Amino acid sequence: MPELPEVETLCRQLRHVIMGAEISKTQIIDAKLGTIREVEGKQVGAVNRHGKALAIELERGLSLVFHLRMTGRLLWQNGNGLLPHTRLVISFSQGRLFLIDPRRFATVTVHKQGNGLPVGSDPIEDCDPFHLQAIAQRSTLLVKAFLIDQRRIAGLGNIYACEILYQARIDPWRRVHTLTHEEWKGIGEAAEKILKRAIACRGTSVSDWHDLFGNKGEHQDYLLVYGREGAACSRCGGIIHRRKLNGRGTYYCPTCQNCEGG
DNA sequence: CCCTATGTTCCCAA
DNA sequence: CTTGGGAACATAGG
Repeated sequence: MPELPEVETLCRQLRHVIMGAEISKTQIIDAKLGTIREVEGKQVGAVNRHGKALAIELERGLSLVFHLRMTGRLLWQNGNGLLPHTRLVISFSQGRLFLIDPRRFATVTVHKQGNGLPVGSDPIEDCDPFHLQAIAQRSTLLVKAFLIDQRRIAGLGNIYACEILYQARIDPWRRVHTLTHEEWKGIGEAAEKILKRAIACRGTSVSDWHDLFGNKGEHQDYLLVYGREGAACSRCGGIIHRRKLNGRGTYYCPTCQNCEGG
């Protein structure tokens, strides 16, 4: 279930494996994905990510855009045989790219111009506190809901939003327009630090995330709040809490993050 | 049976 | 127009 660092991991690994290669064949296993036309015989010119979307860019402006949603995975295979829950196979001369997705929420689309990647500022490219504060100015959203809103900032999901707010010592229930410039600076710095470390660790494997080659990431060893309800806060020794915010499980330290009412 | 789940989109109400 | 809630999508695991 990939967020920005996981998709970035796939993006970098895919570049090494398929840059310049030609798609020899595509096989849709799950018809729910729809059809993929005109990509066979095309060469891969670039692999890019924006937010949680991944684009394999081909000749003549064509691109294949993947969104893995909750349980989608991309896996590179040299051998034969289908793995369970395989939805799509893209073959190259040197191997095959599998889209595997038990829950079948993942999507693949073909774009004829542009790379079809979504909008929203990228938290890796743009952690500038002035920018963050500017786009938050007229919003009444709770800060955590704001951080995971893909139209505003593309790429953060529940795990990294919890970690970033903990690191920046911000109450997830704060309204975004009340945050000071210092607080946005803290959020920007925390985001950059956490996302870069997570990418270096090839993502967070708390349940089923595996990289392009089937290996687990290592960033789960660095989580300070996510999934740690009832455990001791590494900073103050207090208890990590979990409460729902807009329907999403939210982990936080009431003491370090100055939450009202604990 | 119950509940949970790292995501997105749609409908509806305030 | 913005926001939040709920459902839907479909499956696995505790």
